[in-house]
Amino acid sequence: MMRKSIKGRAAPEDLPAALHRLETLCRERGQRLTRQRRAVVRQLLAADRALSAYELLERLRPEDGRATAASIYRTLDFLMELGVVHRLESKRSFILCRHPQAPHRVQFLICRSCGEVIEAEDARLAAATERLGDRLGFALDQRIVELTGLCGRCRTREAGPS
Amino acid sequence: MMRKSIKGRAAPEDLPAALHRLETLCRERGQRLTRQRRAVVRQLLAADRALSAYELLERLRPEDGRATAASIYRTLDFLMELGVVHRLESKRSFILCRHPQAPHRVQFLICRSCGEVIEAEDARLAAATERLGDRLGFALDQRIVELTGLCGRCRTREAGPS
DNA sequence: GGCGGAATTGATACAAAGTATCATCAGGTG
DNA sequence: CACCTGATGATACTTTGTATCAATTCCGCC
Repeated sequence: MMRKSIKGRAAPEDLPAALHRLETLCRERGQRLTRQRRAVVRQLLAADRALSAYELLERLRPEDGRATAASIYRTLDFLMELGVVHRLESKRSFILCRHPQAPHRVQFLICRSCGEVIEAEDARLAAATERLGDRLGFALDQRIVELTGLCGRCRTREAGPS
Repeated sequence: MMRKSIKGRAAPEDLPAALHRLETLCRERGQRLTRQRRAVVRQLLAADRALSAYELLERLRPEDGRATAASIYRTLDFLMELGVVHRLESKRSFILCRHPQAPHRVQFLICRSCGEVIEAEDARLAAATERLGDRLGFALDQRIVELTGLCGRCRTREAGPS
């Protein structure tokens, strides 16, 4: 039992769960659930890493030879609006949200060696960003926190060669 | 006396100070101080806002008709390495560093209405990012914090029209 | 002040990322 | 199952960023 999630952090949703969430959100907001929206979620889940819009496009080609960059970007915009997809600004790429449950203030940790992306939800860090916004009189509507470095595994691997 | 810096936040350096800093840093590191490097610093200071690489290129044209995108990007990379220029990932643009004194963990607040960019240096927020990195086993080498919203002035302006 | 040579820039071409426009198609309501 | 609005397709284009190699320039040294 429980073969996934070896890593100790949030287990990825499986495909039915992800699609069901998408469907629910679309209904709630009276938005259409289209073939392409489902396909993008499916591919991002299958990739299990951040993909650029054009990488995503390539992966959609086998099942939908007529997809174009323009529509991929529209679909990604839509999914980001729903909160189902996040954009990694520093990598110009997109990743499936790992905290499906609620609205959230997330932070990303990105390993520059293996490319792993961890989506964190650190309350203290989130609170600190809000305070800073307040202090400087800003009404924030977007908080980008992307921390890049070496993940634990890559760190030991890079240190370790004899 | 003291006519600049009406805004109550860090006064921008003047041009001689900025160029002098650039010169010092180049000497210290045995790097060349070139015409283009000076010109980029001068234009970013004059703009007093974030510029895209191509905006910068246009502004360099009058004084250097042969500058190209490639060399602008190389120069910007160099200046970022020195810590003299920062890149705003979420705006794909570049801005002069406002905290010349030392190595730093900065955060940006960006007004989506007027485009103003404030470079903050909030110790608590910085500490929270470090803790998060530690907690997840990351050796961080880059911290991107970009908070977007409405600045105080734009907020009152947008609220206020009769 | 001029020389030498590595570092920087110039020129060119190209790749990658993202957007605008308008015609066509399809999701979901009745 | 027809309708019609919102989504996608097709196409062309803009913006952003990089690779390569030749020409130039900075700067330590004499």
